[in-house]
Amino acid sequence: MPELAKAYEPQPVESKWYQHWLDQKFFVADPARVSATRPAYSIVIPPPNVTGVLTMGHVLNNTIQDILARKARMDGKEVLWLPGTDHAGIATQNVVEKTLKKAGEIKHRNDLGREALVAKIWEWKEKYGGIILQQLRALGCSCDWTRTRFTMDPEYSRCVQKVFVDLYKKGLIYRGKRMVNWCPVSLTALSDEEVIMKEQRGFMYHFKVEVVEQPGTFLTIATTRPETIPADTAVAVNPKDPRYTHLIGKHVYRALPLDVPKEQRKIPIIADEQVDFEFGTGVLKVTPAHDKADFEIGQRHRLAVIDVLTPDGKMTAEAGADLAGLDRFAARKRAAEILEAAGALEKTEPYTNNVGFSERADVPIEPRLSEQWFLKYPSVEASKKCVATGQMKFFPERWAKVYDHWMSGIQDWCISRQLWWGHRIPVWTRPWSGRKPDRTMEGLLTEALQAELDFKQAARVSFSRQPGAESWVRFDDDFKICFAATSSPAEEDKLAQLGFTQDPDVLDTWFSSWLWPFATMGWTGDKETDAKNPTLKAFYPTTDLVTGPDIIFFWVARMIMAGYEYMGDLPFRNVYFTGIIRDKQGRKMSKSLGNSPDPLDLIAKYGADALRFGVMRAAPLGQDILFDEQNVELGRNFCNKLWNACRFRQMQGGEVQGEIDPNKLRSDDKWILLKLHRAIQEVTAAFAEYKFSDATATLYRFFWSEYCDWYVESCKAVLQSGSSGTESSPASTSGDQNRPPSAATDARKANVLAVMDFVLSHTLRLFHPFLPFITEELWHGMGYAEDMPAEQGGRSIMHAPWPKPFDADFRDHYSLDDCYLDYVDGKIELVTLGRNLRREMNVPAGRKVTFYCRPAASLAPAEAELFKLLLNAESFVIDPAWQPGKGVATVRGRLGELYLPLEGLIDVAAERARLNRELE
RNA sequence: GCGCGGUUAGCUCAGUGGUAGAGCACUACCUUGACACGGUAGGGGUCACAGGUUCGAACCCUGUAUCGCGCACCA
Repeated sequence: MPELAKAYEPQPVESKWYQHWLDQKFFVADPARVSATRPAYSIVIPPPNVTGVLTMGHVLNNTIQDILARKARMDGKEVLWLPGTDHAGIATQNVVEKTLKKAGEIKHRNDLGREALVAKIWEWKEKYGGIILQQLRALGCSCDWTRTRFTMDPEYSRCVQKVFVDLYKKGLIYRGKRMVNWCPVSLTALSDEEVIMKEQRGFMYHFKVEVVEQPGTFLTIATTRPETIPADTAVAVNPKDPRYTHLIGKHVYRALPLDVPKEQRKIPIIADEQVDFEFGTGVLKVTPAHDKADFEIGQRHRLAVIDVLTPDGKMTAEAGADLAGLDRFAARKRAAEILEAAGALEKTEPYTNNVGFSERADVPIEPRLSEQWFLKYPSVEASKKCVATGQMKFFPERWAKVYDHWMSGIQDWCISRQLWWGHRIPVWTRPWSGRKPDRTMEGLLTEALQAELDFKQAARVSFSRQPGAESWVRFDDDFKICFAATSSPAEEDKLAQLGFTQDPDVLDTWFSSWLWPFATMGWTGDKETDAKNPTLKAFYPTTDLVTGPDIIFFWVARMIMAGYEYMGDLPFRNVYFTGIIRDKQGRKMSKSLGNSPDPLDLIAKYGADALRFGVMRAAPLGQDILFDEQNVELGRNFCNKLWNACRFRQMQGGEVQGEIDPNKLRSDDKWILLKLHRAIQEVTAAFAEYKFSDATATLYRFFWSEYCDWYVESCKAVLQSGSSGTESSPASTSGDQNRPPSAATDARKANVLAVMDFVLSHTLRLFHPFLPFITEELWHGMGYAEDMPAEQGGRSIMHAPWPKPFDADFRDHYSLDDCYLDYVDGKIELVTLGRNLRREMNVPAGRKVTFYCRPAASLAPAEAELFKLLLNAESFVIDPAWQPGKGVATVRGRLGELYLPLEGLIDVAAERARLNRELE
């Protein structure tokens, strides 16, 4: 066994063991090994964005997953931790477009065109898309890399298409002209979840309009968006508002644009319950084209829709010559100026309101009427129920309420995106004659496919209701367009030949990630095939999901629904929501703020174990984490402590993992075994509740305060007593104890070493999920691996059994009675009191002194040696009859009174003066 | 507006009915044969506020303040 270095150096150790684990295929999950005695444990990684690099958030998230996976392996489970990446539609396309623009390769994506740009993104993905997974290896993550998936893998894309076609068939996916959230920068529709409300300081503009039927009568309207006035098609008041009831049904002249004749600007005054008469002036301008609520009012009153904004947020010609071409924000100012010049602007006051921003592009979104694909969510009830009833558990539990609330008010999901990078919508369209097709399958097919396909193939393409059908045909309301949805590449070709063209849009990136728990396991959608899939059979549903609460709607809720819809079962049993990592000032860590340390730098500086430990120690369940590099330093220091404690044991030599002789156990030995027992109980309980910071705190306390600070020190009294054993002056130790013969001393030492090995080998295992590298190194370095059966995974600590609390037989055998806890605590107290006494009396630390002790009945005389050592005393006399004379400092503990004669130790006069001063 | 979370030592946080805890920072001493990435001792808290329940409250209840987050069509 090579001797351990004085300080722990993580870098060579970490790379060595990670490679070893990979070589040994320790991370590879084998469904064939799953059995009644070897249950499955599975977890799918929240796939990071391919453009991503490792952030502190990833460190937190993936460390937790690794801890869970490693603990499960030690519990004897067959573990699958499935890794992969997400194509992340908008984000990735943005990044690559920007990169290309920066490099001067393009000015606009149209310069390349769709195919070429997508090819570029693929190139980029191949080159950089794996970086983040590589970085997870540095963190020690024990993912089954042989199963790495990407949301745009061919098989995965097939899953996405199949699900789309299936939902289309079920009538849950439909196309419609609706108000959507439009991003004027990314030029795409967004889902409601991709819109972030932000408080914005702006102005409330009050302007007046003249009532047509009553010249000279004006209505004042308050708005934050005067630039949309040209798109107003009505003015609305509350029918119960007495101020305005008499005007309902009359008209006003719209204030803008001025270059349109007044008569053409006549719009009705309508009554609508939705108008809040407490707000503003109680008069609402109705702009159906540019406001979601107004659109609904417009629908109710059959108002015209005038669109005055281009997709990129500029004013159209319809906004009038004054505004046309202006950006929407410039137009806002300009519109106010025009109103003012016309004498219509009554006042402008500062106003703060909430504005929806595009999550990615960080600009205000525009409500915009457009044709999009929508999904009516499937399996909503089952998904709600499984959380409400506790079948699926959320940690912390409070997120269940948030989930339930969202599920209760769930809105259809806009799933189409006007982007190029992603899964293209598998719907093909072709103009249709306008004639309603025959009800019969045959009639439809004949026309649809123009005899290019024979009947059998055609049957599959269209109305076929037999299982395995991969396509579905529909028509728009007036039969002008025929839609064919297909997930079959062969049929795509045929459709193309028949003059069908594919929908240009791609799917929301979450429309692929919501299938992650089963699509990554080789799901095909074919019941028979899937029933035979060993991976799905063994590992679905997964056990735990670890993710941030910020994607509870984006991802978690949707995965639950997809799980029920396509697997008939929940996708995971437990969901652990991490906190958000913030910096010291409490700000969210972000690239733009530059306040996020690079985890790889931290790993290089302190080691991956230190980073893991530091983060876990600072991350209580359910709270945000204020991260500070000091946490990692603490982790590093702890690793070093662990290292040196093992080194101390190693330096004592002797047989490794010897038998513990129950008859030779000292109180301190029993004490540390009891403390270990308690630590195992606490850590195991903490794991059951996912309280990892509690687990680390317990282990930290146990190892540092209990094992190192007391137990190891107590052992020195045995280990340093003379086996080389010649001189020594028993005279100084009191009582009946004679120095035992050398053979007995050696036996006592061996027993202490055996206890140390026992405790250390348990400790290393308890720490392994948190500190995988150093524990593996020490496991082998200390020789503990050699006690493992060879067939157990190459004797890695990864497969060492997770410690269990000691059973009653074990405790009986070693007489581990709780009274030893009290007894040793009494000794600790006495030592502390003694040291305190020295300090208070200003006895120099190096000065050898003599302590006298009048013991309580329970204090064993043999303890004198221990006290002597720990109090750095020349001698420690235990004497029940000792009477203190003058000049003796006294202190009382549970196990007796302690006396320190000061004669000759200190300057009595000076000390008396000091004490008098303190008394005053 | 509704909902959720926080408010405990200088800082970051544990602590769900029984004598206030940890890490860091601070003070003093110590380079003693595991470790200065260390050891020993120490200072430091009306547990946001106000009521209530209880023999007893940081903890349970009610309300207030304050910070943060989420949801919501208030122009």
